Amino acid sequence: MSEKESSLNFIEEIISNDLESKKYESIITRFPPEPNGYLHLGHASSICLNFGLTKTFPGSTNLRFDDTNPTTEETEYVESIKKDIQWLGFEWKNEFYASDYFDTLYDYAVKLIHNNYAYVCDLTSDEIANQKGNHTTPGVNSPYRNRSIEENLSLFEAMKNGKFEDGTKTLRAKIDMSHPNLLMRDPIIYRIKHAHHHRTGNKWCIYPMYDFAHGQSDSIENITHSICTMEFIPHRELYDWLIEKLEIYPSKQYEFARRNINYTVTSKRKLLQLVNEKFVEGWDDPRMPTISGMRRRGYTPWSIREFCKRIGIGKRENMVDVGLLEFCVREDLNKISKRVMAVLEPIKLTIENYPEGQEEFLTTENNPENPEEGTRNIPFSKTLWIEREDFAEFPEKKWFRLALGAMVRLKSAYIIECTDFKKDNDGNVIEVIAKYFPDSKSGSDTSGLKAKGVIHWVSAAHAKTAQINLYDRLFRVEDPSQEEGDFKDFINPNSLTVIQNAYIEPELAHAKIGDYFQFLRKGYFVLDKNSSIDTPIFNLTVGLKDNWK
RNA sequence: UGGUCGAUGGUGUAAUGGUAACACAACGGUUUUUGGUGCCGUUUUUCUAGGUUCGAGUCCUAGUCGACCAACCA
Repeated sequence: MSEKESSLNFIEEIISNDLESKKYESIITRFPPEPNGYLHLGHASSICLNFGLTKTFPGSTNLRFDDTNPTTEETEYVESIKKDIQWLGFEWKNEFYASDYFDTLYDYAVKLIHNNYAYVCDLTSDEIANQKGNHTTPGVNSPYRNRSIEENLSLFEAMKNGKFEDGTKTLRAKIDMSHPNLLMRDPIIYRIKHAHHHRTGNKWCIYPMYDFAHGQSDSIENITHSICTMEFIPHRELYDWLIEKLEIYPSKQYEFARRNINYTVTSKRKLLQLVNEKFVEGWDDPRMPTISGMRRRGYTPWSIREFCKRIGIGKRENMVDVGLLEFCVREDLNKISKRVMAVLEPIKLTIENYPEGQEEFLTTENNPENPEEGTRNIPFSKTLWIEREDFAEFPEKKWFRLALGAMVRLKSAYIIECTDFKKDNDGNVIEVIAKYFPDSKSGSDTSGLKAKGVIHWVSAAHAKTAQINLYDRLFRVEDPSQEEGDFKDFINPNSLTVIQNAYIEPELAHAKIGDYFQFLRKGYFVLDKNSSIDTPIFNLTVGLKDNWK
């Protein structure tokens, strides 16, 4: 409720005014994806906006698939879109399809023809383009523009009945070929496509264009506020014109700026290329900015909603820092993730004064941010794995970790002091030797010793192995589509680093998909769907902030 | 080189003619058995030029810069 104090974005402002002035008693919005790709971060903004609006204000939101182009649309996409919206935490009032309205839309077209607002045109695609004119010169009328209403009616019906080949005829709105808005120069509203549609099958061989489907679908559903991105601004004039001539419910279109996020691309066309050309594993590759990719990467629904909330809604060009997204997911994961220990790049640590063959179980907290999550016991023994980078042969100043003669605490265990280390013939450190202080045990420390650093570890005899996928940004430049040449030339070659033999504490053998973990001092990780019983695979969601390096 | 929409710290968003603010980032301090988290603090803002007004980020005019618009895509 304190949310109400925060200021409204410009769309909420409009709605708030519409409600106050009693223009509407409640509102209806819609999220209108085309099922020709997976949902991405850009869609998340639109989803949060459209569904969020009807949480803030009285009303409801429909899910409507804009499926008017049978050649690019598939049910696989429909299913993924529904799953992603639900996973994000939203519920639609009705599930609709533009294709549900094909009969109505056909009748609308007939009505337009009846009233002399549309005609069948025999011009080819090229000819129409040539006669359209451009920004500075007006277009010229099609020679078919003055066909009689009767002829148009029978021709349009013949189009519907499959009497013509693809591309040989179109239905065009009769507006004004010298209109300053190019979209108003007799736009095509129906085209012939002998193609199988994912829902209507082979019933139709003519399909309405976007401009003759979207606004009409809005109207049919009594959408009060039809929200889209700014590239549709020029369409609004046509949107209003068609609704007026058709004399149907006057839905209104409002536009906001699409969000751009640095070091990635959010364009279905480009994402499809990455998938088809195998630059990534698929639509749900954890490097993809798709909802499914982010889910697999370990992002939480809350973090994505929070991100959308924080970047807000605007009308200007923008480039949002991906760092904010990472902040949002850390904020959530810090609260909910279970702390565990895993050693990614191991080096052996031998505790010389710990009895050979002895083991003990030490208590450690599951989540210091939430004591209610309790504790668990972890095995400890003479030989441990620790992180290679936690030992320095030549420590820099302010080095808190292990080095010859230095003391550190093994997390939830004992304080140790490094007494020696071994190298192989190539000069690589292969083992660290330390002594431990038995009275420094975590929770009952009477040693009086102080260790500046704390490091994580796993007991060698008890550890399991795992594969770790370390992810980095997909592109090496902030705005790949702004660069000269192919955006794919700017893919980060190190966007994925695979570690085959990491050591994880035994607890992690029970990890399930959907569990969120913090690998202590490293980052947040989730189990990947390609894991097997023998080799669990963990994906890095995002690293912990690191003030050291 | 026509039309449309925009321009507030490094980034995103507020301020609805009346003290330019919030968040992220950056930097410093503090706490800490995660160099994490938390807490405290610091740096950095109204595109330009005119005008209206007691008062302009906000209104007006002109300019500059940016985005979008000539698919039988959505």
